[in-house]
Amino acid sequence: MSTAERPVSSNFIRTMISEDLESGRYDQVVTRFPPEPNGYLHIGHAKSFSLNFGLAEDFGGRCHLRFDDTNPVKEDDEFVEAIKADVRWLGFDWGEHLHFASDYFDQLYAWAIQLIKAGKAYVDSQSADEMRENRGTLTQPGIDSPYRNRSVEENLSLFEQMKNGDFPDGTHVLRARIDMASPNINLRDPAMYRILHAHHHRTGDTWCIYPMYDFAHGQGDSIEGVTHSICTLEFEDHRPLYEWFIRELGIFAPQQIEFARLNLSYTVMSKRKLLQLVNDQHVSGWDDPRMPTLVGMRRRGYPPQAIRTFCERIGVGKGASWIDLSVLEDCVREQLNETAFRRQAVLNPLKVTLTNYPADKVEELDAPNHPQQPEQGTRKLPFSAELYIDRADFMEDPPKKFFRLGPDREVRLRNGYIIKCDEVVKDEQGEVIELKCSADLDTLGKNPVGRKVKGIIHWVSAAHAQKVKVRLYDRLFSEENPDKADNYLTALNPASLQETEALVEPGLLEAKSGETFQFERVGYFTVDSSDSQPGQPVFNRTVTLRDTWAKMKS
RNA sequence: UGGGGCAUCGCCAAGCGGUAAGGCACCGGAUUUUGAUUCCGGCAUUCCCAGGUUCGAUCCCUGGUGCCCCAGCCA
Repeated sequence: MSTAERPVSSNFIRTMISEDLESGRYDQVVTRFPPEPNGYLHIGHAKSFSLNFGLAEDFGGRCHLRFDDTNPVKEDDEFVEAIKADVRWLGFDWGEHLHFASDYFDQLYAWAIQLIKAGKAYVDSQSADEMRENRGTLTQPGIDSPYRNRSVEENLSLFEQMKNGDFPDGTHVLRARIDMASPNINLRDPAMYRILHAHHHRTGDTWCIYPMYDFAHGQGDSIEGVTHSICTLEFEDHRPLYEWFIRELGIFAPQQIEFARLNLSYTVMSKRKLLQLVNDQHVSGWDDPRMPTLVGMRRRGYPPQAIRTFCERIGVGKGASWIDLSVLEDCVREQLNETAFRRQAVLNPLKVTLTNYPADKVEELDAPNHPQQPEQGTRKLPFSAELYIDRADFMEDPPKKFFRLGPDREVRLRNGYIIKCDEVVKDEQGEVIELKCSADLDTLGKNPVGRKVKGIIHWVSAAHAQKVKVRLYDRLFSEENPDKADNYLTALNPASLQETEALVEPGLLEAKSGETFQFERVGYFTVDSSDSQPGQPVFNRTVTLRDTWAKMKS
């Protein structure tokens, strides 16, 4: 897609970048997406990396993928690979620029020494508790550490001992020597390095001290020549620190820009909570189709283009925004409407017998794969005297605006004949179990003269229909903002997954994993990638169709 | 009565002193063998509030109000 055909709505980041280019502050645009490999990516991350890769593309620059792997106890290679796959799935390419903060550990260590020598960093030997107590509060300044004025030589040798593994975890920390009375808490001598005798997924046991985010992120950006370091709002308070390190080190200065993270209704986005949903088995895993993770959405059948459309549509700003889940679902429908082949499937079957159609006759009706795209061809639909329709398409005592089937009413069978309901058969409990209908055999592919039949319903031939497993997914939470509840788990939607069966047209048995179809008048369904067997597809409902009739009723 | 941010239609979001873009939602109407899709039309005399500057303010100034973030040896 070229910039010309994409309607690019302006935003404050674009404006800042343009100004930086015009002023000559930077002569190119380099951005980066910097996840920590400690979990799976979710839709919020997609907003971030769509922004970063999109900006780079629009300005003719590049976007790096950098893993901020500075905390070995939480990170794993499994996540590195999963994150790469997710970014690629959305169609973005970092080219040669796959980087890791851990690639810079040597450089970072050298820079730490440089700051010690300049009297800008010191080894503190207070406990974590003492440090917290002496940091002060939001309204009171902190107190200098008793170790704050150690000599450069002592700091140097202590720091080297830290690096050599002479101390256990938590005994010492390297701190930037800034200002314990700063109104910005991030500037009250922030930690630069901590002792962590932990195995790192890439550097192994080479290190037992690891840089903090604040001492690694900006420098990583600088090393890579990142011009615009785009992050979320909570890092706004870190920007002065980001700039302090860059300035003291005298290295290339990127511009940090913050934007508001995505909030989606009826879902939670925090990694901790998503992890708990998985661990406590409220969902089947990170890729459960109800999860807001990209792996979950992929399995749910959300097309990557829909997620990109969503990210563009919601825009980017600095005000905390809440996007309704329906916006995402509309992007999914929009995309799937274009690409999904149409099929017929009945979820709640009600038997229909055509009394004037030969009992042993079978017709092969032609049905388009996509009515708006005739070039997509047709498939054959077996038709016979015994059919199933959906129970919701029949009402014994229909209200005014109902134009489906009822006693003595006519309805069009999708891709087939017009039928009329002559008799309603009930069981002892009075429940409708069968409809006896007559077909107007002169209505295949044409409308009858003199009367209009407005209702159209879908169906399957009883003798030919195949039974498949179907999973109907709904929003994971029933509260708009689950975090508002005392415990977000109480907001879980008990009906978020409904497992059932459907009767589908025979061709659907050969559907391949990952393929998505529109079950006409029902919704979009995708073949589950994990639980389907050859010839035995399991269908996940990706999203329902818009239903103005349902809306009218309520 | 610490610091940093944000306030424009139901939800997002342009706008950068010259008289309120756009998208989604919504409401009409048309087409339709999916009550889907598509297509037309409608949808902020007003920009959190109150003052001020100006010929002119959503944009500048002053003072309020509301909301978000920060006290990890997490990122």
